[in-house]
Amino acid sequence: MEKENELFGVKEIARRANVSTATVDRVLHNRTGVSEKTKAKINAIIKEMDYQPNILASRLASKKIISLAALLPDVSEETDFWSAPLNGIRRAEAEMKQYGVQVQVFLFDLNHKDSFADQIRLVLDAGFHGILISPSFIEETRKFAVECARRKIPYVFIDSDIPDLHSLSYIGPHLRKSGYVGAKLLTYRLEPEKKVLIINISKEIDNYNYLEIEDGFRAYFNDNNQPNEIVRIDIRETDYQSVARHLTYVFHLNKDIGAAFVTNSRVHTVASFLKNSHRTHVSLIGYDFVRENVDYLEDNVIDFLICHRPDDQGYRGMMALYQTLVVNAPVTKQNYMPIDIVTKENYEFYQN
Amino acid sequence: MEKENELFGVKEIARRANVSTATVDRVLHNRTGVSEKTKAKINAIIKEMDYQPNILASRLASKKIISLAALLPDVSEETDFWSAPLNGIRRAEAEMKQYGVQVQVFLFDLNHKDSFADQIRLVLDAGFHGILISPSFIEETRKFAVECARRKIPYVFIDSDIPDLHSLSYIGPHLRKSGYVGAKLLTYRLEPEKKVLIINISKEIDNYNYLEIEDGFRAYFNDNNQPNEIVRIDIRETDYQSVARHLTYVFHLNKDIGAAFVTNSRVHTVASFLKNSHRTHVSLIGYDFVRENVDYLEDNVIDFLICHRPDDQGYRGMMALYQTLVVNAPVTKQNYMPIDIVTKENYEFYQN
DNA sequence: TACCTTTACGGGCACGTGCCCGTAATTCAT
DNA sequence: ATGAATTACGGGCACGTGCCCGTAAAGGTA
Repeated sequence: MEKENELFGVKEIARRANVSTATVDRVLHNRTGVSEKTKAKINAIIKEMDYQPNILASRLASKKIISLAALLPDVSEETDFWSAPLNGIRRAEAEMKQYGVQVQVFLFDLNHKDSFADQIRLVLDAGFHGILISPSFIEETRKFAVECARRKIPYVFIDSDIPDLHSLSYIGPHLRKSGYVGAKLLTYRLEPEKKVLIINISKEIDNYNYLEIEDGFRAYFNDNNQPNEIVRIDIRETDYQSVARHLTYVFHLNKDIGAAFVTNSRVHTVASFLKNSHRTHVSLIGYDFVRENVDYLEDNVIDFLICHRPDDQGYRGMMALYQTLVVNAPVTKQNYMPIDIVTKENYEFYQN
Repeated sequence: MEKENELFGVKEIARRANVSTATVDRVLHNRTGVSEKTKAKINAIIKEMDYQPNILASRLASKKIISLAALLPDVSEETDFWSAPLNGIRRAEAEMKQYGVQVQVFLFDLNHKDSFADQIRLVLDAGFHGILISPSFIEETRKFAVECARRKIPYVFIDSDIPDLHSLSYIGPHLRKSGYVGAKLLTYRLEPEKKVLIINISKEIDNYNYLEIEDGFRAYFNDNNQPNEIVRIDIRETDYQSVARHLTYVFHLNKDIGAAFVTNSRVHTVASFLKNSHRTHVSLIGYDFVRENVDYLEDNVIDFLICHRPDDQGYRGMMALYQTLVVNAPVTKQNYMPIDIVTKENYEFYQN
């Protein structure tokens, strides 16, 4: 509330240091052309004033546009999961647009590792100032990281992490804990003599996510001395017929399966199978707030969905880049998303 | 990507309409002094261009500071629940500060209706441009709403809603559905012959929240033909001794209580009682991510906490005012928060 | 000493919008 | 027709920062 009849910002610094605003500007952006003496004096004043640049004026005056890239899997006919992060990215884009930030989205095919590498090359060649990337393939991502480091381009991982690659930030779930939560929910009302089935449906071989989740899932059983036997199955085809065939076989071999845990968003395929084969008494838990899954929640076939706010992941990922490049503020390196539990009763309010 | 070698914004409008930027400005802010003819022409051009004012430049040029008030319950020794919305408000404040928006927080005592009325008067007299308020007492809030309407001050409700008062927006849970979710979780592994106990601990009489939650809770039992008998108890003192006394009595009368549902954040008091009286086999569900409750989650005494992101509520509430007053963008009238389920396994990632 | 290069700094315009102030044009009263 | 009041509009500065361009001073070379 105290009135300050001084000038603001750069002008005030200039006045106190008996220099022009241009010189202050040079110091602020550590450009050349300032003697050590004046530089020291100005820096002292900046510190003393606790000067915070006015981002409005800064972005307004600077005509240089900052361009960010986002590289994600394309939505496929199998799952529209990745439309959620894309939404978040668009949301961030709308916010940043007026500050002179442009966003360009690149999509690749999760079933074709080559398309990932191709898009990476495209992104790198275009000379973006910052990159958001879903590191779906480990080796390609590693090369990407090296190249970014060389060019000093900050990059953010979302949805799954590859440690030790010095990303600016990771934004996504703690996968192990996520599996742990799945196990808790699955066993919450499970009878001790029943078996538990872990199902992984995926064409990819590069399944770092899956391993982490299963590891966490099993850890819960260990930590809590759950007596239930765990059966697991890998299904490398994603179409309904293949999945149904494999599951029919597993259920034939194991008569007393009381609960099933699907490690990704393809849980709706399993739900479909359970419904068609009149096995809806089996508790079913899986991942991600996509329409097909929600339909089976509504239908009482899926008991719980675990979600990690993919929309928010996209938003925060872009914002982390913005914070670094525009505001020049620090961002947290690990940004674990909440492990959300979605049921028939609360899904209508869930914000993906 | 197409180059536009035209001017931007107001200047371009002025050029196309053969007027000065000042006239365009008059139209944009619908000030007087423009003939109907030119006004129409300019408006047409604005529409055609889909003109979006540059908020940076706008806020920079306008020296008028916008001041917002937030009126919430003070944190008491009984619960620090309200520190979460306050955090969100501070977060919003930090973001808005550079755009010339000031925020002032007013606190009242939930146990003293008078302090609420006093603070309302203070806020209204100070002439804020927008107000965020937790409408804890119905009648006082009603008067407040009338006064705001008269002065054309937008106001936002958080945490609980009072319908039909024409608030700019409500940001908080759908209380009925929240109780519904509580019932789902409570009964998920409940044996049919067990009784269920609803506990309301509160000094206040004005308990609109509580009624909605209990209503939703019971609705679940109806909708799903749950056979369990429901017992309920109101406890008007909040200290441990009083709560323990009442609960001892209830548990004495009802030997077969299998689960308890506490309608607010005081569930930790009940948890304490259950632990002390060696009744931890009773499932316990309550509200809010406050430290005491989380401790009992960790300790396996509380099974689930239901939360409504109070931090986010504060943030979004302030942002709704910002959107209206600064950006002049529309805000959604109903903004139901997700009904989050917090357990021992996922609480460490929960973002309150 | 005369000339050139480098260093160190100031002047001043631009960004897009808000808004004060001045004035030509129109209307009205006499 | 003359003056006053009102209406309709333009000129131009300000907001705080970025940055181009110009130039005086210092240092270097012959």
